[in-house]
Amino acid sequence: MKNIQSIKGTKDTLPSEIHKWQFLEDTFRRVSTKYGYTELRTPIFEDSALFHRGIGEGTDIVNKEMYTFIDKGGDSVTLRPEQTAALIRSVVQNNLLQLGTTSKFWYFGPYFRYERPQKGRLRQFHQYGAECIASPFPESDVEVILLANSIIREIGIEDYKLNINSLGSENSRNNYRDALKSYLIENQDGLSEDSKRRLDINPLRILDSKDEKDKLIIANAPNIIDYLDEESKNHFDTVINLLSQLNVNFTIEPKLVRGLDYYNHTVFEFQSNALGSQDSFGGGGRYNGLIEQLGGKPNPAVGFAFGVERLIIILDSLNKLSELESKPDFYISSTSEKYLDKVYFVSEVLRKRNFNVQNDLVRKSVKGQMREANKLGAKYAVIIGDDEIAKGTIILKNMTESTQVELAFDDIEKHQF
RNA sequence: GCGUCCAUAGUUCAGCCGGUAGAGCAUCAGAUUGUGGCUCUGAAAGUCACGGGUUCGAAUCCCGUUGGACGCCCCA
Repeated sequence: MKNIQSIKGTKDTLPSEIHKWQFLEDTFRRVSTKYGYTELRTPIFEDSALFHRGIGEGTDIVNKEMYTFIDKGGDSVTLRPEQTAALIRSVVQNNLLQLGTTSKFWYFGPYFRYERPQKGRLRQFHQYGAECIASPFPESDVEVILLANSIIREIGIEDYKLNINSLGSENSRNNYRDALKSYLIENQDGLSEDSKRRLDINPLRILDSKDEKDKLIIANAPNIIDYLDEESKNHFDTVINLLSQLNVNFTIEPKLVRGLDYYNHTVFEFQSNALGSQDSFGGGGRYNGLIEQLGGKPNPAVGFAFGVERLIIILDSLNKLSELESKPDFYISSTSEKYLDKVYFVSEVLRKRNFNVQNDLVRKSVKGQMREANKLGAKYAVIIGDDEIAKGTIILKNMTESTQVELAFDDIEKHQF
């Protein structure tokens, strides 16, 4: 008989790991708030058409990675593979955009992509991200990058790289794609099989290829920066000038393209060498056309997302987050189950005074209870036995100093520990 | 979707050329009977991932399935 186990590519977050998640989630909320972003949560699943329209038919996410089901009503629904499209859907549907100002949101949650698991890649994974909607100006690109950077620093990651590039307006992006494509077609004999296939589907992606043969050809490929039109160039220049003035470290990486169809103008990516093959732990960019594409009024926007599992891999490699053990303040023990009422009375009194209190639930001997108190790291053990009951007292044992005193039962409510 | 390696007690692993399982740590219990940490003694714990095959006999060989690790594709 087959044992039931968790679905391939999914993971339990165990008590020994949970402190990392709680720390990250706290940081996400705190730092996002400092930048004036508010949290928005959308359902885990959506109309499949949302992602087809929003992410793009040419992407692998839509083509082979979506968890899509037909529900009992015959509708096609999909577990969200990313947040941006769904967030925009919500913003449009709920009329959250105010005329003449930006709307800024952050999110955190699980996402789903049907892929072969490997380092830093799961079928259910988590992202934190932020979206700044309704400013076409480069300073909003910068703000979003500052927010991302600030989160990275606050969680304690210092060794990483920020790569940045511009795809330009739709127009200049198309011009560049044509130029690149004809260059690659001229040289296609030297390209890898994968890249030959990519020529038609998404030639920009060839720039990212890890294949050595491809790299040789790519080295002499046309540079996207040369194809930016005037406005795109100004936008990009302002972004990088501002970042420089603010002492943000970055590298202009003309070969950086992002996989999602909706990006234009600024794109960026955060890299760490703690990650193995999937070395990017976050990425984002501007998507000026998406909102209109999803049925809203035309509105520019820029955003980014982090892969939270990847952040945790980096933090683990730094050994930064040791477990914050929640040790009990008290362990209340007794010599007999006759005194259970006293044990729980004392426990509840102490809990009302805001102490963490634990008890023996398997009726161990006093020695066993003391062992457990020690193992749990309790500061104090309380012992209630025949003698104490007779005298109306308890024994208060200080576990770190190995000293003990006798306390009147009534003192528990007011004794200064 | 493709490739390589892997799957034995709670855990980390040993078990080489086939003869029905072992260690460290962890757990639990004792060490002149109401008290922890050290030490000592003992105990419990595995249908050797699942299914099939070869064999007198398989954890050990073969096939399949499931899952894991890493890589390709792609992405966070």
